[in-house]
Amino acid sequence: MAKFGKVIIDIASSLVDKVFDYILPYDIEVGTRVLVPFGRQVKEGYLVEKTDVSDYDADKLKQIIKPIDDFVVIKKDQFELAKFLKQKYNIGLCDSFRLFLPSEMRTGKVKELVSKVAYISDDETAKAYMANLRSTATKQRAVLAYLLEVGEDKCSKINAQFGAGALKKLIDDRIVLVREETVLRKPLAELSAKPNNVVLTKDQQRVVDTISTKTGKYLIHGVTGSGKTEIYMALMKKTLDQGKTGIMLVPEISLTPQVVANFRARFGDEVALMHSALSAGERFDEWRRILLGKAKIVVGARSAIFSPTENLGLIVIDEEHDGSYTSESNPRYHTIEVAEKRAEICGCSLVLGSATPDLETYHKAIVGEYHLLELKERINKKPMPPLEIVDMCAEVQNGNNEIFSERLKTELKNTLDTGNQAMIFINRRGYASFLMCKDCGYVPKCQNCDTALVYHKHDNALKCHFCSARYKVFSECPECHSKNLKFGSVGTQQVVEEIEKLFPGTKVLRMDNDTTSQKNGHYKILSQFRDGKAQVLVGTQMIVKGHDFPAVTLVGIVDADQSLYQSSYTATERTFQLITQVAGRAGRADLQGKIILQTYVPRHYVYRLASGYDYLSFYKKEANLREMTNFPPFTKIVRVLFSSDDEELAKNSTKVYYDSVKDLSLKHSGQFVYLGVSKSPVGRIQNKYRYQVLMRLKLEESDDIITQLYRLCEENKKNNVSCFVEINPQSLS
DNA sequence: AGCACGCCGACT
DNA sequence: GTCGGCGTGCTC
Repeated sequence: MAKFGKVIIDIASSLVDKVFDYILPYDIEVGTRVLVPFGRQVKEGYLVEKTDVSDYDADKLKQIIKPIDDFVVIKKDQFELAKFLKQKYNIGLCDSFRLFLPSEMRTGKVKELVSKVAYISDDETAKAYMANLRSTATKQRAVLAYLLEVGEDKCSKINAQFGAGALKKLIDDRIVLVREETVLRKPLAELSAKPNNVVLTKDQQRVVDTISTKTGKYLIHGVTGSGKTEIYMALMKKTLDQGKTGIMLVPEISLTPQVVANFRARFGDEVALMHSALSAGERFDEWRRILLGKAKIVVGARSAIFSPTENLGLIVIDEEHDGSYTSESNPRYHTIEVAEKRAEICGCSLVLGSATPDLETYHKAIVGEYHLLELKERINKKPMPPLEIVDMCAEVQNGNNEIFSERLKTELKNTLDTGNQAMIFINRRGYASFLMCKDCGYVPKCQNCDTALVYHKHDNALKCHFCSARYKVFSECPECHSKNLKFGSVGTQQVVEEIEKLFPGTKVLRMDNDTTSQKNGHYKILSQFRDGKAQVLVGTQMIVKGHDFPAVTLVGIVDADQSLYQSSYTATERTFQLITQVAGRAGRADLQGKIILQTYVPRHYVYRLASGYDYLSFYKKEANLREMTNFPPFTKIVRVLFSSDDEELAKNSTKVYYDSVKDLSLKHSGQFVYLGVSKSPVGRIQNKYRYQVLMRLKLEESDDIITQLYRLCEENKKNNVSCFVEINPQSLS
């Protein structure tokens, strides 16, 4: 037996991000969480290695107190991945390890759910006991009779049925015994589609065959409705048949319950669900099922890439272009990057799928890093629904200042008259984006952040979407006291009202961040709509994800330009993706669908190409543009943000950092395409002042330079200033 | 991360 | 004279 154990202490600080040697009291498996004395305290840690020698002073060595769990939490391949995460995202090993555990394990609050089951000790004694019962003891008699009949049942159920007293007496008298059973909670149990043994089309079969012939990285580019889910399931089936496990990532489970339902139907209890909306207990139990090998397929959101699967055989990422695959909070990992590494470590295939692949991914496919597989036809052989572009400038010229164009109004009326359903997509939540004084141009701002407030009609308040602060609505301008206030651009609430005004009696559902905050909120709204409880669904981004609504024949995009105006290099790409995804919602079944897109720039190439569903041309045009202007995927953008409640401190730290990066750029001549320093576009959030250094790097030495940029951050570390590095940021706020 | 040690201001 | 501020440094 090895003498010493190397332990990573579970403290998130770079100062203690190293191994500490301990004496092993007895053999403990590598990868187990352990309790260790640390300084004058007791801390949790991870046993990462066992050795027979230690470089540390023998007389200063302490002993591991005990293992925390009776199972390994960090398996070998996960440890490899953790080391990769550490160097790629500049985080500590313990930060990486934390990604692999359900958070409730560290807080120690969640335990396995035990359910008490009552059963009869001995039928004969029970019968005798029953016979001797007083005639008034009807409840006890009923319980006994019931148990004699069914054998056993959950105590909670018996208590609910017969009242709590009877069972307790029987248990006290040892006539009925109780046994504890651990039950693993099963989330979304109600989601079960009928198992349908679909025969794959030739196209689908071709893709499945190609992927299963050779381990590698694949990109399936398939138009919406080309049946990608069936392909994933077929591939997973093959993986299971080989005795291996699989991870299936979807953008957000709550938005794609159908994928889950399909997997559940096909694979039953072998599927585990992993996403943030699970309750702590549910998540822990699912995690345990994966760890124990009881669940072999994990369906989940981005963090499911860290699942403790044994013998991983396949990773699938559906809708790979989706923004939710990049983590917005620390550690800011890119799920696809992580998946690529995990697939490499496990020697398994990685399959990405999308109707509108991320430009970066498609580029990788073009240069041969991924095998590209195309699905050009929809399952039902139907062409994509016609997409009509409405010029809103012309509408305004014709005197229509309303939200809906005449065209959209007419189509909406037709749809409602024929009893079909419509979806109206709008890219903003709240009633209207902001309140503005028509006379002096005053716009209310958040006191803690440099952002305009958003008006929410429902609770009649102005809200900051950056820090969630609420403010009272005013009826006169605080600056010039004018009562001439107006709302800025349109939000979901206003669209709903407009429809109700235009078509009285129409039932309209709204789906956005405000209406989906409770548990399963998405699911509730979507199923109401699906069940025909409303004719129109108005919503933001979240209505566009892979959902089948057979009765939807009209999709209206109210203000398509919204996403175009975001100051990000991906704005055009996002717009194209959005339109294509939204359009895919119309006419999925037998009914012919139609899309009306309203814009003020009808001649923009993104609309021309999106209306023809011409991804390839869009890719070529956009990729060309990015190459000419030195943007990703031909360069890497790095943004280093400093924030502090002391503005001068933030400003100075940024300046110091900028100067050292400047030195670095001289050493790597020609590698910096751009280097600049400025106040962040949103200069203050939650009273922290924000300054940033922005740069664009050529690809050749970018990995090396980024490592050095991280190093410079560590070196310049100061109190009261926080600093974080972001690669290819999606937004610069 | 915590918890100690250590060196300077306003109090019984 | 001492109690306590939080700056710096270490934890196998």
